[in-house]
Amino acid sequence: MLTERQLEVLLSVVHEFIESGEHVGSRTLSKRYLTGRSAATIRNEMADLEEMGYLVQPHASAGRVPTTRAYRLFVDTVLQRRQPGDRASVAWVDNLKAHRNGVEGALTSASELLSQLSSYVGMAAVTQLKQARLTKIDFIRVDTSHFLLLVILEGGVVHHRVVNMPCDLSQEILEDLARRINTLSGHQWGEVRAILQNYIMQELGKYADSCRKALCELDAILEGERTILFTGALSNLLDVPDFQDIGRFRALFSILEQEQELAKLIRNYGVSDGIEVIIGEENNVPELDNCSVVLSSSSSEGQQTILGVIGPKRMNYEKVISALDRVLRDIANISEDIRGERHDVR
Amino acid sequence: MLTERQLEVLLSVVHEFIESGEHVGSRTLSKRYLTGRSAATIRNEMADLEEMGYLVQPHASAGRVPTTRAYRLFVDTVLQRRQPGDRASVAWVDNLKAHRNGVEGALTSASELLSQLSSYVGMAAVTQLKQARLTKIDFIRVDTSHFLLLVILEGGVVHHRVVNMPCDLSQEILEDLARRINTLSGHQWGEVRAILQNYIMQELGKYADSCRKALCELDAILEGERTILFTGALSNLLDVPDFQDIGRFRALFSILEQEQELAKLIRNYGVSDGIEVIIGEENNVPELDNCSVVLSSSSSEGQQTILGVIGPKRMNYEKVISALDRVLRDIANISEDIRGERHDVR
DNA sequence: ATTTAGCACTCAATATGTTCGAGTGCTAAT
DNA sequence: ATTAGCACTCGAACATATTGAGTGCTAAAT
Repeated sequence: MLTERQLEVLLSVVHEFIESGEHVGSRTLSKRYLTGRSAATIRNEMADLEEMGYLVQPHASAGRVPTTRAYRLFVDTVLQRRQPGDRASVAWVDNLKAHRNGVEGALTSASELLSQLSSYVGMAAVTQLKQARLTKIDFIRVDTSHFLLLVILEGGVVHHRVVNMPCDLSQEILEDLARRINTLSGHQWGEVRAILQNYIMQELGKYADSCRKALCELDAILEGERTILFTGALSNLLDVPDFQDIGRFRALFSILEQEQELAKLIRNYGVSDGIEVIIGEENNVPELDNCSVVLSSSSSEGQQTILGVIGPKRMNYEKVISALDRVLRDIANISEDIRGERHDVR
Repeated sequence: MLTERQLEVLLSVVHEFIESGEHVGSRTLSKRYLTGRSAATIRNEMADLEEMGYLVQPHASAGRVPTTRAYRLFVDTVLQRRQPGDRASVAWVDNLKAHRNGVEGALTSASELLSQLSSYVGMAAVTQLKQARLTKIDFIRVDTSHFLLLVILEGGVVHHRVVNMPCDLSQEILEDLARRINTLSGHQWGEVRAILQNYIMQELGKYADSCRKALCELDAILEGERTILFTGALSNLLDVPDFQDIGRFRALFSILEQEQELAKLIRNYGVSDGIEVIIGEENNVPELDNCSVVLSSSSSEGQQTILGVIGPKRMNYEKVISALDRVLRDIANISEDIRGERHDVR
């Protein structure tokens, strides 16, 4: 559909626009990209590309600016050209569990590293799926009417919550309960729950009500599609020219501040295995029209994990993609790091 | 030192400037505040106030703007006029422990409420002092060479960290260790630590090294003046006219993003009992010259807790102070709420 | 001895006009 | 098919009024 040369012109426009942020004119292209052809020739090509919906003019006597469609083509080209060797192993999520600071620690540093390498905003999320395996549950009395509910999942993810306990269960009963549950360590929450419910019905007659309440809280922790998000270095955004305009900055910021919105966005896309790029309006969140999101996800039994970068639509896609590749590779190598670490006593 | 009328003029300037953000001229004051006096009279007073360092002119033919000194006077006046009944009970920190979501939950909602009421940024912090009392410690194996260190302090504050464990301690030893420590529940960390060290030396000969390492991690968690900070609703700042200028916003934002800086600032001031206001340069952090901080702190045995609001120097001090008063009062009433809650089964 | 009206003066903010140059589309020559 | 040339467009940048809110000072009024 596009001739060889049209493609070349188009990619050049995108490239130049990403670098300079200014609309690109035919002369610039003729001098810097397609040195063989004159400005007039390129002008004709650009007019055609505009007709096809790849370019637009901000005003009549201005150069061209790429549309989302153009970015799409550009990004797909970049993704195709990517070294196959760069492709990280598919299920990197399992490796995370081996990280010295647990899944949470690993994701925090991953998001920080992503921010640093990309100079935009790195993010990392874990979605706790229903099949998460239990490591340990504990109930700890805080005062006469409250206790702390503590759940540790495989991989070292810790959830805790204080719950109100209307009736007085003795500490012994709590301990007994915890002990029973913990014999089921390593099983999925679904199984544990069933057994637990049985036990409550049969043996805890008069405490059944309060136990059921606690069970609900547990469900809330585990069944809820609870997504933990880490976003790093928001201040990076203040250096991005596109966000010097306070209005645009606010739009992005308001989304980043309410995790739920972000989580919703991410959840829709975290399906495929490689690297996925969502450009501008493609994300269906009006506030993020000027933004692009680069994502990579992986899932294993209990959890789905997502790493990504969010930045302006006019972002340096090559840089971001290679940053993500790099982090994925690092994660793939974690198990080796750990082996090395044993010799390194601090 | 100031005549009655000078004071009136000065407070009017501050009031008007806080409202409008524009430099205030004599005519405005004559019409809106001191209707009895003419503009010329007020002009003379203002000239005097400028000489005394309470007002400045941004440029020769402009109205006056209050200096930090003027704000100080204004704020002190507001604080004095405050209803004595508004003054919350001094040691509200103890009440926090009774909150249904534990200290952390309480502080999160407090900071959110503060943000909402003040329309600036609310914050809440706990400083873990060395005398914190222990509720429970646990060690949980994550994989062959790592375990999760879990510390629960009085009041339901939970700390956890994954540590690398070079040698293989059996789960039994870990459990035994935890059991021993937990008999000391309710004691201060200092005491626990001493006993623990003794035990390690005497009974755990061959594992001493790895245990000592774990002990260090525990120290890091507990001894470090670890301050947990919660800041709410940063996006509020984007509505504040003073921060429409991206430079000013960035200055504040960079501080808020690195908790340590903020913690340092807070720590210096969290001594007195009532409400304290730090205006502009008084905070000694150059980035925050355009900002003011309103703080209230309370401490009890193990922890010091601080609530506050940070916003522009030109903030609505009355509003912020009453917001803080309101939240303090709410906290004072928590124990009653809890009593009420028992009837409310969800 | 205050207070106030009046006047000349200052200066940021706003509006208005001018120039400049990068960029386009079109046409005619290559 | 390509390109040089030309007229035209329009934003950005700069220069130049215009406006108005505000001051300080002085002299008259209270």
